[in-house]
Amino acid sequence: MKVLIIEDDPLHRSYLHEAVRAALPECDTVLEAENGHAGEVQARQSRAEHVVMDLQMSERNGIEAARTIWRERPDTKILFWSNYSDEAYVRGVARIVPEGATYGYVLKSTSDERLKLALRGVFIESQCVIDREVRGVQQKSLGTAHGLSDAEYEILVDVALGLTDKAIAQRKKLSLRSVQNRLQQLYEKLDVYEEPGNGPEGWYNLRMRAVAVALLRKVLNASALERGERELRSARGNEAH
Amino acid sequence: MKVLIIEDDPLHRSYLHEAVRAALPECDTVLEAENGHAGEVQARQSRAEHVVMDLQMSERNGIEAARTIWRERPDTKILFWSNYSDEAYVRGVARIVPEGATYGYVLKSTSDERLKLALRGVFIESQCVIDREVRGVQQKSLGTAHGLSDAEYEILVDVALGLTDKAIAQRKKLSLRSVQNRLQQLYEKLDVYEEPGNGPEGWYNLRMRAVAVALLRKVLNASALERGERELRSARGNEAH
DNA sequence: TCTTGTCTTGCGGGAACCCGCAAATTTTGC
DNA sequence: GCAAAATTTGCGGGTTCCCGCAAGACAAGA
Repeated sequence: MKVLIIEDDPLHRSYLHEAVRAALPECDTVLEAENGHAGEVQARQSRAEHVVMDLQMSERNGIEAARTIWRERPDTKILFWSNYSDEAYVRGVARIVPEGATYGYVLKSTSDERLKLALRGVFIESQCVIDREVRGVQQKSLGTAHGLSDAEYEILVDVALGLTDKAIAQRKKLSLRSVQNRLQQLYEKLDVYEEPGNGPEGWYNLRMRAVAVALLRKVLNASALERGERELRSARGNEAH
Repeated sequence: MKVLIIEDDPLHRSYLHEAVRAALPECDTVLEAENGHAGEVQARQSRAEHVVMDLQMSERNGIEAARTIWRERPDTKILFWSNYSDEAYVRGVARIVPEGATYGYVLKSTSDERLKLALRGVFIESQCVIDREVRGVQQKSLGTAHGLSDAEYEILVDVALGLTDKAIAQRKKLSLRSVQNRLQQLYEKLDVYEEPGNGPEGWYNLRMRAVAVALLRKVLNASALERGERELRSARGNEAH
């Protein structure tokens, strides 16, 4: 049995190495990669079917890497080990996990014990192991309360990238008014409308404010933006305008 | 000699502890705190004059903590040890270091050797030790090329928080048109104007796009936004409107 | 003092945004 | 298959944003 570790912080990498050694005596080789890109290459070459990886990495982030790994071998078992339970990350992971794949999501702040349990659970027992805190975010992000639908989330990203309503309409093949409708839903859900009587009426630019709130609440984060920007650029290229 | 370590990742904390022990034999006590808030309390109680801290922490981030520590004892020597050299962090630190204080800024990716040198340099020799990469960002952020002036940066934050032009004008005690002028400078510097002939003219909402670009280039980041939001709220409170 | 440069302010207009209203269309549930 | 519910679309308007133009305000320097 082979395990591939993808993590850019050397300290955390060696800690993971230890944990894998301790939790999985049946594992004979442990491979390491120090960023998402190297990780993809390693996974391809070594045919490792067990991967534990960080989400936030400089060269290429974990979500990207996981996606290509899963695209090539959808039965790979991946344990995500992240510092954050930002909604944007959780949503990002949920978005790419293929049908029936087994994976896990634990926070770096969990105990050694829980990490080892997760390693065995995901790699040996083929269970999906997801930390409580993360699960909480997941619920919230799907629940109706102030969770955004996929459609709303996508529009949020487009807006955050700085596209105009017209541009979004074109991209999403919708009418201008539909885009604006979705925007209004977004404003509603993100609770952007100011309570009356708190200063002059026009304090906020709703469009900007919605993005600010999303960033503050971690519904959106920098890496989600980067992903969006990349998609935008490639889409723009394909248009052959 | 006492040294206080403020860092929320336990692995990094113990690594720092080791490094301090090894680099500073003259140090007799090493204290630890696991977030910015606890760090401030520890600093006050222990009267430690030597602090090494992380910048990105959950409970209270390093910049906040450093500011209150320096406010109470401006001669404290602080070594910042961070994962990132985001312009927003570098600018944030530069913004709070008091006149004549000695401090350092090294990245977590530097070698053990350099970290130890920095520890001795800052704590023993009272030098300012700043990593090359960070220095690069510092230059850039001050240089005219695409560095923002303080005025522009502040407006950028206000816009990113979602304030309208009018609200900003009021806040900054400027006329509406002046605010818009500064915005135009911002658009210019962030290079938001699209090259003609690349799709329809009106692809971008300049206001949003400027913020998106700033985020992508790390001129702005989530923690800068949070800081801005907090200031905004307190200012709003004081207005007694 | 007069010039030169930078910064601020006012005016005006075109474009984009925000949104209520209502008809057309699609989706959902039985 | 049909009615209810949810989405999409068009129209119209009020508001804000973006910015060219030009007139004051202020500082530095010949």
